[in-house]
Amino acid sequence: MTTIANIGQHVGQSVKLQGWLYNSRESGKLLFPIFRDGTGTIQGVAHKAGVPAEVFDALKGLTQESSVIVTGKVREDKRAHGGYELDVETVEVVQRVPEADPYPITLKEHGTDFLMERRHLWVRSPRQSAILRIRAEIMRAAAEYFDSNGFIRTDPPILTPAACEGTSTLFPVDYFGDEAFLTQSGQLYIESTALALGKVYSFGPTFRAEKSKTRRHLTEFWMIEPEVAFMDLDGLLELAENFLSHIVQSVLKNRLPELGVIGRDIEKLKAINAPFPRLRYDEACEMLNQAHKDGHLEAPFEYGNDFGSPDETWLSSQFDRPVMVHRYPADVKAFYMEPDPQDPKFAMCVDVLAPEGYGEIIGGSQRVSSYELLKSRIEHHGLPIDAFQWYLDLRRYGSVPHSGFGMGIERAVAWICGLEHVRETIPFARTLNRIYP
RNA sequence: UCCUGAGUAGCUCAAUGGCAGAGCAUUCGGCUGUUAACCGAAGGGUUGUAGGUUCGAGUCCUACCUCAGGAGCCA
Repeated sequence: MTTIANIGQHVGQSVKLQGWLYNSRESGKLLFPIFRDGTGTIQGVAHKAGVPAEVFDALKGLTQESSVIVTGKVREDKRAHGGYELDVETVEVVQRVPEADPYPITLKEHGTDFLMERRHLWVRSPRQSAILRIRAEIMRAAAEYFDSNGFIRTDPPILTPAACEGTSTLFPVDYFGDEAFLTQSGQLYIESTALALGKVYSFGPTFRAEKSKTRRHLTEFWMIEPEVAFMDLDGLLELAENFLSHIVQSVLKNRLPELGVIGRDIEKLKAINAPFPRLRYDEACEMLNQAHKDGHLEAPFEYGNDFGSPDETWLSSQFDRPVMVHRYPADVKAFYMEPDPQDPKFAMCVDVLAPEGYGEIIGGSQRVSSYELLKSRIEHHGLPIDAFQWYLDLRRYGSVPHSGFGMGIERAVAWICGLEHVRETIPFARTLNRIYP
């Protein structure tokens, strides 16, 4: 059995392919069935005079997405899209899609709702398949970066007893009569394993019941989070830029055909190499104020606030590679972030904003290492201190400076693929109004 | 939760308050190099739901439902 992806190694030979009928064009006694097998598509050719009658009859009028096993001779042909054609010799129809109930997704345009209701079929389309292949490469390269740099993968629980951050909305579940929640971040847990193993990362799904309905939000998304003992914010910035560079360059190296299928501008990705530009929060504020004066932003930016979505979009569109904005005001950031020793009004944190207006894909920080400070922060934020005793233990017993970040896989995929919406970056997106299929 | 927009054939969309339309898909016929093939024909409709205004509503008004985009929040 051969695959369409490596059909070029079989020019002049007869090969066997198993797959589906993607589309079919007919011109009298000449048939052009296009097959797909999950690795690509190839056009077949069948002359009525050149194939047995039963082969011609099986292909003539064959319905879209019928499953088939075909044999044929591979031929180079400049007229064909992939450069190769298959002169069909035999065909076995595994299952014929009935005319009375044709495959619903045609090659013409469809609306979002229609496609999302049929996501289980939509993933067959070349564009969606290409995106999922790139997603897989991003996940592989991300894990590879950490695995080959001394990190140990330690995945946190998905069922948790309490809010990790207390801010976002959580999905509650019944845990044998107790209330538990689906995790919204593994960070607190991997701080624990980082102090056990030194350099760790986690990789898994996270859940946020935010009623957000934008092109950047899913209620269930995948996050990869490194956490490193004895690492400060500067070390974290270096880690983030090297990590992202490795991922983008791996995609360019291993998924170039797929980037072509989805029409991604390759030049923009080639520019993604460390080091990345760095901006203090203050400097970013000045840029935003200037942008407002110049009429690029509607709302004036109020110093001291966190950036809004339009702010991030504008900032990130000013650079040809991800920009790392660091040292935000501590008041607008999470309780576990270490204050800047130079000026405790600022937090030792970083947001990495992807270029081309994609906004935040990474958020990270150096963590509070002082027991007393962390305890007062938890109390100040009105969080249940009992639920955080285990977390405070990390500061009781051999506390060290440590840092980590989280990257949302779907946002990274959306950026690297140049997509309009994150719903296409995951096989089955979970959004505010959709949990089917 | 709030703001904005859209619901008409299986799909994508038209239709000044006055006969419900096209392309694609499906069916039938034609075509020996098609590239979302093309050409001819046929079938296909409770215009999201419930009220209201009007001689007359897909179109105007009210409520609701569904979807989409955005804000806040976030990765």
